[in-house]
Amino acid sequence: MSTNLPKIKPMLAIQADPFNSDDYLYEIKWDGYRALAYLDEQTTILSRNLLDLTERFPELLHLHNKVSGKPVILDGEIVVLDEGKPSFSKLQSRGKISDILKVKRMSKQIPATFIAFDVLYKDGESIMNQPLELRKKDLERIVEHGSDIIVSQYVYGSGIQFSEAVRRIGLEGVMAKRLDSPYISGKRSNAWRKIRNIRSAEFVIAGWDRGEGQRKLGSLVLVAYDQGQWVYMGKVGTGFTRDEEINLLTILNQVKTDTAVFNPVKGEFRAPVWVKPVLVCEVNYTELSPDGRLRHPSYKGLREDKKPEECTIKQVEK
DNA sequence: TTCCGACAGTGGGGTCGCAAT
DNA sequence: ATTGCGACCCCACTATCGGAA
Repeated sequence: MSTNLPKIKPMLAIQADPFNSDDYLYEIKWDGYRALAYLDEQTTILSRNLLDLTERFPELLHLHNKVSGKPVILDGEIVVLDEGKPSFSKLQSRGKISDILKVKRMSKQIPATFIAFDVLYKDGESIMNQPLELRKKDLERIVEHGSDIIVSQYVYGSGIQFSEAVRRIGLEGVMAKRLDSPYISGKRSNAWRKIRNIRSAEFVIAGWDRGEGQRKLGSLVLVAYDQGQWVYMGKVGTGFTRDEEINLLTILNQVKTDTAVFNPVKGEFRAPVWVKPVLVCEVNYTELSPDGRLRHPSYKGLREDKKPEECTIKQVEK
């Protein structure tokens, strides 16, 4: 970086259910890379772990021309907007510089946008101790909106209604932030709360995979029914306690079989054990990846009231 | 006392780059 | 040329522990 601005670890949030409070503002939880933008004579963008992301996003190299009161540090999210909605997978497929030079690939890429939601330094001085509400006002004042940078908008008080509206649009969730809170670098507190939009569905267990360390059961292999076939939907390896892990293993042992009910892709599993497609479990997830796998899956329990044939791919949202 | 936050450890879906095969 | 692996990104979650509330 050109100046001696300090590297700041971003403030973090705890999870929460939707709530209404006049002490909080609510804004969209953008699905992208968390990033701090250091803007002076040039633009430097650092990731959550203080790694330099600047080279990966050449279209964001001129953010420093869009702000006043430099040197400035902005907190925000790098997103790729695909038909107005952030697309994490399209952001991920953004290559390194060497790939971007290959014009063919570049032409298919959608430019990234920096969505600013906080300002930590202004005129070269920290304003992190000022209340969020004032920092938001500063942010709106110093940033000139453009195709490469926009300021995240927010509403006061009505978090439940806002979450519901955001859920209907199909966005990831909502952030609730206390109006009087200072910016506490690297810390997680209830001054910032993330309210995620969670999906849930039932899947059939088609097998399990070995774990590491203390874990005998690494993950459950999940399938769904589609037109007479079982379709692989991904694995789930969290959400069960150690006791439940033991319990699951004893049940799985009773339905062991030699062949998988689907065509396993080579290299996808460590040491899979296949089972008959008779066990149904409920799994939370955030969305499906482009390959149709569950993103952020977590196990919620066996569903003995559901039949395997009821676990169709149609009941799996998005 | 209860609860919160930090940490470590395990698991998921991805991409990229490099070294071994 | 293919494969495997680690380092990153996004995470969810369990289990512990010490200190704050």
